[in-house]
Amino acid sequence: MAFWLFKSEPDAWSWDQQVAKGEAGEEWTGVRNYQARNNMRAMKVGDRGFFYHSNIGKEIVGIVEVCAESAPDSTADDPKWDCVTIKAVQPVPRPITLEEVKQTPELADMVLVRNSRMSVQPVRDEEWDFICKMAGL
DNA sequence: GCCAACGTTGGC
DNA sequence: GCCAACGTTGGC
Repeated sequence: MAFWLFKSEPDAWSWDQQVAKGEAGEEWTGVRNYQARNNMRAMKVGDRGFFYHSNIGKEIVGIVEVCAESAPDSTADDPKWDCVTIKAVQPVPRPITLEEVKQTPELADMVLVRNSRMSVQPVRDEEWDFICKMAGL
C-alpha cells in the first residue's frame, strides 16, 4: 500500500466537508497539474493519504482512503484530467502543522516542504509512520 | 496583500 | 526546441 497527501484550502473543501461525505467519499476533482494527476493515476483502492489544509491552518488534519481509482474528471473540459475518489477514515488526534514538519529533520525531504505547490503528492512509508506517531495515532 | 516559486503558453 | 511572459499557488 502506498501513501499520499491531499492538499485543500478549507475555504474551498474542508476536512469537515470530506467527513460529511461518509463512506461514499468524494471525487477529488479540479487537479490541473500533470504531476499531481499522475500521482492520482498511480493510486490503488485502499491506499491512504493525509488530508492537509493549505492557507488556513496549514496542518495535517485527517486520514483518508482511496475508494475509487483514477477516472475522468467530470469538471474538466479536457478528458486528459483524471481524479480519484477518497473517503475520510479518521481525524488525527493532534494535527501536525507545516511548521512542525519543517522543524523535524526526519520530514525535511517531504514534498510538502520541497515543493509546496504540489497539490497531490506521494509520502514515503517512513514519513507516514513518523507523522502518525507525532499525531498520536 | 505581497511575492517567490513554479508550471504553462506561445512566439520565434 | 528555446525562452520570455504570464498565471497560479501557497506561505508569510
